[in-house]
This record gives sequence, C-alpha cells and structure tokens, in this order.
Amino acid sequence: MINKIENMRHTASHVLAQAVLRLFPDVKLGIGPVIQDGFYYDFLFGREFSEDDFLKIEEEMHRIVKDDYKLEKFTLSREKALEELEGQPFKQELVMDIPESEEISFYKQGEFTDLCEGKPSHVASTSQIGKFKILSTSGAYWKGNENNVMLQRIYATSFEKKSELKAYLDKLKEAEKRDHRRIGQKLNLFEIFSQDAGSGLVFWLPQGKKLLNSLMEWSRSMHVKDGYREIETPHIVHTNLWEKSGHLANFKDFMFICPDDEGDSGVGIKPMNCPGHMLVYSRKRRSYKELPVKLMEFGTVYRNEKAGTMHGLFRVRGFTQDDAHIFCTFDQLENQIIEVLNFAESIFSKFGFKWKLFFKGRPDKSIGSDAAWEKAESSLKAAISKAGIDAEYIPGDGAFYGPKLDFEIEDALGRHWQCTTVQIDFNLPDRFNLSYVNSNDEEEVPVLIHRAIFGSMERFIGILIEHYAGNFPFWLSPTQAIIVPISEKHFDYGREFLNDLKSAGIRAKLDDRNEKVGKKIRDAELNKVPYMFVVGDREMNSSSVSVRHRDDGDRGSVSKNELIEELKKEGNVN
RNA sequence: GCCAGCGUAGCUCAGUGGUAGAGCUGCGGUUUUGUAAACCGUAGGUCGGGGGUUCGAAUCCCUCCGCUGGCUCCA
Repeated sequence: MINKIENMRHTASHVLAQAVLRLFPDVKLGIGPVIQDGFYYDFLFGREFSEDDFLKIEEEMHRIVKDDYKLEKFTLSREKALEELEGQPFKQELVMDIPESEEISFYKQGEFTDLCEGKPSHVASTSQIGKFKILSTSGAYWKGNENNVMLQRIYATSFEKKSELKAYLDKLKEAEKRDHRRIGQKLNLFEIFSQDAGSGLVFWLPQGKKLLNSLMEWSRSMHVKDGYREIETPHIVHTNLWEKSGHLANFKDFMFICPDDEGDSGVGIKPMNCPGHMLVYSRKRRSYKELPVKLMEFGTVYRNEKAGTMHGLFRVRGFTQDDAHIFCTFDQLENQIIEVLNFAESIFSKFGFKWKLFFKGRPDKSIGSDAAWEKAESSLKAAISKAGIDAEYIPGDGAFYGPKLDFEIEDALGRHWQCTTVQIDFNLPDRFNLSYVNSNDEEEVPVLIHRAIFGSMERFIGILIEHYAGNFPFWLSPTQAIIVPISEKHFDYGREFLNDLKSAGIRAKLDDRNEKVGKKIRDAELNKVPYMFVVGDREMNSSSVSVRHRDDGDRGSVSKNELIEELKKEGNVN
C-alpha cells in the first residue's frame, strides 16, 4: 500500500510538470521526486508562481487526469536521449550524469515525455493519481548547490482518497495552530528580539523561565540519580583551546571569535562543551577505580548559524545543552551505553513520546584504528540488544571520530524530531592526552562518550509546546493553579489559600481583578492553567474550594487540606 | 547567504496616492459578580530604518534591517 501511494505521487509529479508545460511552454524542467508527504517539481521560470497559477495548474492537471493518458516507458541511446530532450538543458545535464552502463529511460503520457528512472514506479494511467493539491512554492538551487541557478519549486501532495487528503491538510492546520512561536507569544513564554538584539537569541520571560526551570530541575535530579556530576565551564576560552580540540579547524565559520588584551590569539565563545570537559577530566591523574567519570553540564553554547536558517526555538544561535561526557574503560563501554539508553528511555517516557533508535556506523573518512571501531561498534550492538531495543543500522553515517546512536522521538502529531545523540569519540581523548592508570600501574587512554538527551533545552521546549499544544502537564505548567474569588468579599479567603498553596510548593496565583467569574475562568483557560479554584460564600463556609480543571471542567468542591495533599502528589515529579 | 512573500498601536489585523482605523490588552470609573468575554469613558502609532519620485507617500521606486515559507528525501 505504501508503494501505491508513492507510485501515485510519482505520476502526479509528471502530471504537474505536464500541466505547467502546457500553460508555460518556455519553462525548463528540473527534477520531480516523491518526498515524505507528497512530491515536488522544480522549474526554471521567468517569474515566481502565484496562487492564481496554482489554480490554473490544478485545473490543467484535472484535465490531464480526465483524459486518462497511459504511461508508456521506452529507452533511448544517449544521443537519441539528448535529442529527445532538446530545449531542456537540466534534463540533458542529468542524461550526461547517467553512467554508461545504465539504460536511459523515459515515460510518456499523452504529449508529455519525461526522463525518468521509474523509481518509484508509476501508476498505469493519469486518472489514477488520486486527490491532489498544490501546497506551496519555494526557491531551490539546481542540484541543491548554492552556486547553481535557483529554480522555482512547486510542492504538492496527493492521496488515494479525498478524506485522506483532507486529514493531511487538517494536520497541517493543527500543526500551524500548535506553532510554538504563536503559543509562546500567547503564553508569554519567550521572546526573540530579532530587530533589537539579534536573531536566534532567546529571551526567556518569567513564565517561560519557570517552565525551563522545572524541566532543568527534573533533568538535574535524574542525572544526579544516574551518577552524573554536574559542572559548569566558562562561556569563552582562549582560541588555543579550540585549536587543540580541532573545533577551530572544522567549525571556524560557526564560531564567534573576539580579540582580547592578552595577545593576538583572542577568545572564542564556546560552540560546544567538550573541550572544557576534557580539561576538567585531565586536571589530575585518574585511577581506573574512579571510572566511569560522568561529567554533566547545562552548557550554553553559541553558534553562528546562517542568517536565513533561524526558526523560533528550533534553530537558534544560542542554546543550552544537557550535555555530558562519560570517560570509561573499553570494558565498561557496553554497560555505559546500556545505562545511557535506559536513561534516555526514562526521560522520554515522562512525556509520552514514542521513539526510535538509529545506529550509525563508520564513515569512509574516519580516524581511529580498525580494532577500536570494531570494538566500539560491537559494544554498541551488544548494548542495544541487551537493552532490548530495536535499532536501525545505517552504515557510513557516523561521525568521523566514532560511531553514534541517534534517537528520533515522535510527537502527538506524529512528527519526528531528533534530540538525543550518543557518540563514541576516539579523537578528543587523544588530542587532550587523556589517560587513567590501570590496575597494573600502566597509563591507558579512556574511551569517551558524548551524549545529550534533550539536545537543546530551547528546541526541546519548542517541541514540548507543540506536543502538548501549550497544555503542559501539571509539573511543568508555569502557573499550576489560579484562585478565582467570586467577589471582593472572598479576596481574603483566596489570599489565605494562596499562601497555603505556595507553602506547599505549588505555583499559584490569585485573580483579584474586578472581573466576573466567567471572565477569570476564560482567561485562565486561555493561559492553559491546569487548575482553577473558585471560592465564594459556599466555599468559605465549608473551608473548601470548588475545583475546575483545564481538561474536564467543574470537578465539584473539595476540602482545602485534602486538595493540597493531592496537588503535592501530582506535582511530585520523582 | 539565495529565491519569494511580508513588516501599520503591547497583541490580532483593516486601510493601494489625498486628515492613520477596529477589536482585544492597558488606564479611569460604574458594577460585587458562581465556572470560557459586564458596561461607560480614555490613552496608545515618525505606518521596520534611511533615501528617492510626487503639490501630496503607510500606499510607488531604491537600499538596509528583520520576519515567514523553502533551498537534493537527486532522472
């Protein structure tokens, strides 16, 4: 079934090209592949495509569907192919890229013929492309190379049934509603003063900072339980250190570097925490008895990302990583990986994320001995199977300095995010001459594991905002409860209860504005506050409060003491 | 960085060459309220910055800044 939809979309991309070519005979065709949720086609066009063009193109596509052209495959020699593609320079370039040994195939439907490998294959005729819709356009470099000419890309999608198309479009709308930038604005969580302070730099507002703190405090307690020791390293260090770590050589364009008074070497703002952690490890002679050494830091790093790539909390220039480095012996590697896997699982299960593990092996260009790679990869494999986790093995996708494990989590809308990465590193211990003394009084080089679970706290909060649509669970909610007095008469009673809640460690507020109950409830709901406690005469007389919950409305009245005990339990994150 | 669209009050937006608008928010007052919006009044903008065209520019042109969607999931 999955193939079928790909076939439909592949043919639909041909139909799109056919329609565009009918309407605008001068366009030059690029490529038109099937992608994750649809397909696209690239065109060289004198101007951009407008919404009006979309309608015309869709209309023309419908005509092509109605005429139900059969798709016919044929092959040509290179010379004949180039002739066939007269006037289509990009297609001709593609023909020249095809190796001698492979056949050059075309698909023809009506008057339209396209160079096409036939992967995925096509449906039999143009009436079978399902229900489609043009979604958007964008600029896209020919062959993705920014030195090449920019083409106009049309994104579209198709589904077998109209209801499926509608469900997909609804999902896009829902995602838009949940956009963390929009919710962040409404809930006063964060601000990015692009114009005044620079893009990609996050200002956490009081409400957002509470959220960040709750997440960090929980994460910190989880790390401490798991044997990590928290450290903090400076935000800027001499460029010498970045030379030593190799970051300057590989990462210079992404680093913020500034001169200092002590000479011409200058200082670099840290784009990564690793070198600092290497120094901390190396400050004294280490015994095998103290391994593994697990150093953890909420390390704030800055990277000079390209101007056009910033996006809310997802892609920023400054962010805080929940970063840790584990220094261990080769014999400990497997167990350490198992611990990290279990740790990540305990973190993600808290949020109800499903997740998938990818195991990325040795790339073509790599450092480290064959023996080390083999040992590392086999340890990872053993760890994965012992932890009872399924992992997809992707050879060649690891870092040049060692194999890695990447987690992909799936949110409430079924979207995928990569947060966690676990990497084994043969490079840095070497560069920093790290060692420990083994039981035979010999120096050995420790194995280094880099790992971050959330990755970037900023980005993870962005994901959480969209995952929960702003309806954070109680323990994360910036404001956990609002007390709603019916009238001024009940303010004192409300204040008293507010103090009780605060003493119990609950983040509560009192709404003592001169407004009606309905208005106060509405505002609390819009602010996604989990609990609203209504207090009036009835409650005052019975030493109780009336409980309303964000998710299910009125829950009736409860005694104050009982309620506080329940809230304490609910807020207890451990 | 590149392509396209966009930038009007704290927020959401209307205004396409002729005196800058609405709702919400804010502030002042009336009301004393029972589970998603009480009422009246009032304040608030060098229309992103700069330059140009014009008798006249939020509106047209140039430029800078920023935002948004994208920029190989390869015939």
